[in-house]
This record gives sequence, C-alpha cells and structure tokens, in this order.
Amino acid sequence: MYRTKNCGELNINNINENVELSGWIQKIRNLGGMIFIDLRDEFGITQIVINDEKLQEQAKDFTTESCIHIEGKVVERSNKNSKIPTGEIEVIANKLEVLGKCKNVLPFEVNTDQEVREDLRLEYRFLDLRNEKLHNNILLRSKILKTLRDKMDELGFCEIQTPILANSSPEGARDYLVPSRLNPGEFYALPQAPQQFKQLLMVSGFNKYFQIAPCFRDEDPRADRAPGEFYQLDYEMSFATQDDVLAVMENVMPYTFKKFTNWKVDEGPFLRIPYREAMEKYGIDKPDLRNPLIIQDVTELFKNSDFNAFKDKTIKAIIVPNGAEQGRKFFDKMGDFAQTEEVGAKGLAWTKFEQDGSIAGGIAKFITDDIKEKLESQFGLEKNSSIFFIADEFAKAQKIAGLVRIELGKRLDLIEKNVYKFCFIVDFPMYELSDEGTIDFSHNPFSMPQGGLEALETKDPLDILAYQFDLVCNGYEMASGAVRNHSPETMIKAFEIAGYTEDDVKNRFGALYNAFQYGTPPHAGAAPGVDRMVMLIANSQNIREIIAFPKNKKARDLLMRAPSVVSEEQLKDVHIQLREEK
RNA sequence: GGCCCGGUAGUUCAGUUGGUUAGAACGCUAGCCUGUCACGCUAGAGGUCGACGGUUCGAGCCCGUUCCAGGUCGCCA
Repeated sequence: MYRTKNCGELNINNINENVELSGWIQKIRNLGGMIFIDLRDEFGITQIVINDEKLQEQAKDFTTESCIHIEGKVVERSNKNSKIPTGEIEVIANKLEVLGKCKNVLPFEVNTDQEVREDLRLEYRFLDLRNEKLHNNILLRSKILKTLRDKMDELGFCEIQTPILANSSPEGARDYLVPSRLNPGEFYALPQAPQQFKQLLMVSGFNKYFQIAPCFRDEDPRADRAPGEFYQLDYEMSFATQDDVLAVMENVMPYTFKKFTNWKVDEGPFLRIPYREAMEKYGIDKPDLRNPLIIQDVTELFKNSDFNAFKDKTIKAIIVPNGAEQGRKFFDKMGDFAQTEEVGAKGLAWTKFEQDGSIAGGIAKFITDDIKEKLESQFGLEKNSSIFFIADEFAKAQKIAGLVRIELGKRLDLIEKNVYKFCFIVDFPMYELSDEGTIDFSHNPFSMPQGGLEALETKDPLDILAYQFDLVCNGYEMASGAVRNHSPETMIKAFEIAGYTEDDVKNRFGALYNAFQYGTPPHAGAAPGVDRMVMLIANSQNIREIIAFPKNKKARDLLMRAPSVVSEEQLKDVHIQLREEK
C-alpha cells in the first residue's frame, strides 16, 4: 500500500518501471521549472523529479523531514551522481501524498555535519535517530546482538532471563530501589548484574547459561559509561576452569569484531598479563597495548644518586625511542601535564640519549656513566631516545607513570591505528587495604581464591590472588569474570578475612549460601559489556552514540522526561511519604 | 561532592580595552530560476546575550550567586 520498492534499491536495471516509494524529504531543490526531492528511508536515498505543474504547486508546501509517498516512473538520469548507489536513476513523480507533515522549523538540522548540542539532540532523539550515522549505529548494535546470541547458542549456551525486580545486594554500587506495594516498607532493587541468579542456575544444573542482561547501577557516568542502565553479555559455565571461560571470549570477541570491522583484530589466545605485571609495565589495569611504550623500574640505578628529587623514592622510567628528536618545548609541556592536579606529579624529570651517544638536557648531569651503561645494557636504552623519570611513593609513581605513558602515546602519535588489541588481566589480588587500613575485597567477593581454603587459612591476605580476570581492548575494560567460590566453608572464611561474620554472609547472600549446601558444581563465568563492545566496533568515543535512548549526565531521559514527579496517590500506594525539602 | 570547559538568532559559532543599531554561516519565509544533487541569485523575518544580583555614566564582555550542559576525579562488588 505504501511502497513497492525502497529508496536504496533502484538502479539502472529498473528503468521504465512504475514504482511507489515512501520516505522522508531529505532535501528539496526547487529550480523553478522543476523540483528535485531527495527521498530518504532506512535503505538509501532516491532522487524524485517533479516536472508536472500541478504537482509542483502541491510540492511548494512540502517541508524537509516530512514523510511522503510518491508514485512515479524510474528513468535514467541525464546527469548521474556517482556519490550514491541510486545515482544513475531518478523517479519522475506522477502522484504525491503527504503521509506525515513536518514542522518547517526543526530544532536542528538532521542531515548536517555540524555538531549539535547534545541535550537538544536527546530531547528530540526521534529526529536525531534519523541521522544516518546514529541510525546505522543502532542497526549495527542490532546485528551485533544477533551475532552474539547466535555464537553463544552455537557454543552450547542457553539464554535464561533473570528477574529485573530483584533484591538489593549490599556490596558494590548504589542500587536503584523500587518500593513494594504489597509489602509496605520493603523494596526491590534492580539488579546490578545477574550475578547471584546465574550462580544459582549453576546449582540447578544448567550447564552453560548466558543472557544479554540489563544491569542497573546508580552511579555517575563517564564518556564510556552510561548512567543508570547498561547491558552485559553475561555468561556462566559449570565444571569450568578459568581457561574455559577465557576461551569463550577468545572465540566470541574476534569473531564478532571481525564480522563488523575492517580493522585488524587480535586472534586468540590473547596475551595474559598478571595484574601486578600490568601495574608495573603500564601503571594501570586496563593497558592500551596499541601504545608500544612500557614503564620500567629504575629505583636501584639511582640508589646513590645526588639528585634530591629521587631520594628515597620509587623511580619509574619510560624510554621513548626516537624521542631525542623532540625540542625543549615538548619536555616542558609534558612536565606541565604531569603536574596538573589530575596527574599529581611533583615533577617530570627527563633527559636525552643523543645520536652521538651523549646524554644531554634535563637531568643529564645526574646520569653517571655507570647509570648510562646500565640503562643501555639492562633497560634497552638506544641512541636517539628520550627518557622520562617519575619519582614518588611506589603506588603513586606507578599511577603517574601510567598516565605519562598514555599521554606520550597520544602526543607522539605512537598509538597503532586501525587495530583491536585484546589482552586478559589475570591474577587480581583477592584483597586490598582500604584507606582506613582494613582488609577489603579488592574485586569480587564471589571469586575463588587461588589455593582455596588453605591459602585463606595460611597466607597473608594481601598476598592471596583470586581467579579473577578482566578482558581489556584498546584501553577499555571490556569484561570481568572469575572462577566462583562454590564452597560454603571457603566462602565463610573469605568473608571472615574481610571482616564479615557467618551471619553476615547468611543475611546478605542467604540464597547463594543456602544453595551451596545442596551440591554445587565448580563454576566460572564472565560478563563482557555489550555497550562498550558496540562502541569500540562503531569506533565511537561516546557511549550515548550507540544507545537509542540514552540518559544524560544526571541520568535524566530528556525525551520522556524521566524521572518525574508522581501523584500523591501513587506514592500512597507504595507507602512512601516524601520529606519536606529544606 | 571536587576540579576544568561551555551557555549569544531555530542550529553551529564570532563578538576587539566595558562604548552608537549585537554579526556570520546554515536553516526558515517570499520572489526569480528546467538538470540540481552542499543548486544558484535577490530580499526578508528571526535575539530577555541561561537566570538573578552587583560594579559602572554605560555590561554580551568585569564581579558574586544560581541554573543548565559536557569532560574528568571521587564512585563504578
């Protein structure tokens, strides 16, 4: 009724066919005696020609972005347009009909390269989504979701949906709470992840579970982190080891990425970097391996140095091959960067190892012949390089060196282009010291400690590693996973070290603790972030560009106006009384 | 919650040392135009300079408060 063809499929082979098309007016070019209309739908753009005088009169009222229906005949163009697939033909209209008129002043131009204020785009998201790039991102997302489902199915996983109205879990992020009408004073929480449910499914004998699972966390957003809600490819496997779980990602990730990108994609097995090594070499637990620079510890070299800033400090060095070519200004600017509040360095020492073999510039006078010789023999220093030194207390030196490494990569354009580099960060520590000096879980309280119960009973908690891992791609954390702690005894002990009693565990994770008394298979799993995956494949810097209806920084939906005030009656239903605002 | 950047026409932006009537491009409206495809030409409409307060003879510009928006740190088991 509305169309016999779409706007992307007509070509030279359709000449002389009578067709009906429906779509949106992307552009009207009125030349006086004739009118051209670029008619757009999801599939493409077809040029419509209006020669008939009566139709021209009708078309005078047309506005861009109106939705129209046309009937006409396909003809070969006299002036062809090689920029679009339908550029060899056009359709001469013999009937026009407006299906949905568009206001003549749009809040912003839909088809423009101009960047439009984001809150306005979000308010008119229905128009924004007509924009080709954003529209294609959403279509890409759909295809990626299908690919993931197909692949997981092929690997023997079954998709099981877990509750959205779930329970509050006391660990981790802030919960979104939902008041219960039938149970006054009680609340559901939207799940931060289906973590406990999927572990329960393992107890129930489901061999391999997955779900493209909505997750909710009431925390502030970032450019790569949507506020409120996001999706994970959540999966869990029974009778599985860490290697089994990693193998799934090594299979699914390259397969999915390669399907939708021309970039080079790392094949499995991915590089596995122990957490402590990652912190040593990259100063961060999500290293971008496209950046070739590494951090080295040179504390020993400067043990007897006269340089005051290095005294009693951990000293990290970054050697930049060909870095001697940079001028003084570059080093000064790097110093400025290091001393910004964000980075927090007291200074950034540097020097150059010139082509002629001399050390020059910066802190050259503190580089003795002995130090220079060791830098060459032990740290791979080569001629024509520059060296940056970061001196500080151990953890801070690591962190600053990590930020300097990233910044050097950016400023010197060292980041390898058009490639997805994956790695696993493994062997996360089970515990860490909190700011108050108490022992906390450093990652996930459900992880199995390496060495099991024996390690918990005999080792220094801070030395215990967990079967806990991340997948990292191009500097983004893509997934977290773990071998789970499925033994009630080990679970109690693990929580005890972090300061929780057996009753705490029973109260907070009662279902899981109880279920584990009934024959639990060893199990392990992970949860790659779907939004970040789409973001990386779409090569977008902003996560909102791959979500159809994203919320803004304050977790507001500007289009639907959520959150919103509700009626007194609704509040009464759920037994909520609002406190007077101060 | 801290820090940084921004808010001027429907949109994207410019706006000099604080000084006459706040500009440009795109969009919109009207007219002309038969081969455009970023159509072209002519004319026009369109502004509480985010809001409030202050300094000043005079504020888009300086100061204070506040709101909105983005980035970042905290936060994100």
